[in-house]
Amino acid sequence: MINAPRGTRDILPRDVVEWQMIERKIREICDRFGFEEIRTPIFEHTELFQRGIGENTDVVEKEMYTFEDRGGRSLTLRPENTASTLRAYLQNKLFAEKSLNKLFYIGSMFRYDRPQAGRMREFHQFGVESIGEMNPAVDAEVITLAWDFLTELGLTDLELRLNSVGCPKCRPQYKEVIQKYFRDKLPELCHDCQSRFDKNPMRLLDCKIDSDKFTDVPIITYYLCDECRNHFETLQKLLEAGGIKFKIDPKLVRGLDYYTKTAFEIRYSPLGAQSAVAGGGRYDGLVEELGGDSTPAVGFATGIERIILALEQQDLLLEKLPSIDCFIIALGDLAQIPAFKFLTDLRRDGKSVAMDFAGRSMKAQMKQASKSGAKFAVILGEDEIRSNMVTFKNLETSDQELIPVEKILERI
RNA sequence: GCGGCUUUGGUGAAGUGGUUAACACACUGGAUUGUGGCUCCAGCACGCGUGGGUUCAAGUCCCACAAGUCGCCCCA
Repeated sequence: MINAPRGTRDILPRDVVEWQMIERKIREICDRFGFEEIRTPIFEHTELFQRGIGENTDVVEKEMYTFEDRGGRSLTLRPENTASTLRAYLQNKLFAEKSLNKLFYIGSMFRYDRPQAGRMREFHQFGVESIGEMNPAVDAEVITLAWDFLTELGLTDLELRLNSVGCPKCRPQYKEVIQKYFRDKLPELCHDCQSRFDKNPMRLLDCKIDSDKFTDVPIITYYLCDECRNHFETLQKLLEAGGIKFKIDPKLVRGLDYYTKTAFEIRYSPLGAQSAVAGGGRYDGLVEELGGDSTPAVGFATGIERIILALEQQDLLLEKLPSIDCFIIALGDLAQIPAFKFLTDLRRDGKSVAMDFAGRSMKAQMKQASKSGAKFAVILGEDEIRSNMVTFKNLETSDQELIPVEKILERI
């Protein structure tokens, strides 16, 4: 027996309705918001992610599925889709067609992590990238899309957390402030925090172990440059105008290097450790980092598995409804071929028709017809064949009558 | 990558180291041979995550591995 690799999962017919429902909602809301779908390769040159996500992030350092292909290239299964989307944007010169490109994607991502509910090695994200505009209205549009998407699926008890992580102009000063604050407290910090102190001091803020010990940590909001501060304040006004409630969280620091200014996260806390259902922000330096002209951009991604967990918890998932118009019951060997002909003809006429191929008893086939949800049964046995008629039965009322074969279609 | 817990059929599960692994649901077949429900009857784990070990005897004890799950980490 070979099982699916650890951290992967089959999406079975009984579950697939949920996925289809979510995908339908994604396409519908993206259409309303003016976002267009883009599909990028599942794997890319490893370098794309190293440069895009950041060399010393956890994702790049220890979570990537990297392999060498037969031509000696180092390739990586995409751990997220922002870098790929921007790569495609640059490679295909989408910037030449319009100044603002609004793109969305749905697909598998891969990270080598220890699996848990809501954290798979192959997982699915829906995400959005809005490339080419620095106006905070674009941030607000993207956040609103994320929020409306989740709430229109029916989810409640969501929490939007918002922060600004500054930009290359103001962040260095803030980092110094942080380092100054923590320098003499270094011995009290956890191992991770000590190693992050030099590399990425802002990450000290959202450390779960240490964050409660220090309540007077200097807050980035006070150290933002004028541009970042204005951007942040305008964004808040825009979200308020759109009726979206948020909570400012100065400790929200995202783990991917590319974020600037806006950072946000939507949480559904009953999911425990995997409560982040959506996350994103602005990354004004990333296009340039990937070799393009300096271009501002904002985006987010949501984890579809986590959304499904949340929907399950709130009992919002649909039952799979059978949609069978008619069930054909063939009795005896003689009936098999004409029955198959009816089956095929009716299907070609656009009807959803089923029949049993196991040669079972009438009783068994009736049971099957009943369970299938079909409204009508067409019974074809030796008597019917002799008279070139079929027994047409309404499974809801149990009425049945003998009708000529050519009348079947008009009765269904 | 670290720590805790869990692992019996399609499903939910019972099972003080000792005869043929309970029960329920689901599924399949049947109840005078062409009709759905109910009821009744029958069938349905050669094996208890995998591999070792202890023992006269292991689903029950020990070890290792695997998978799942919770927390950490990370993130969506």
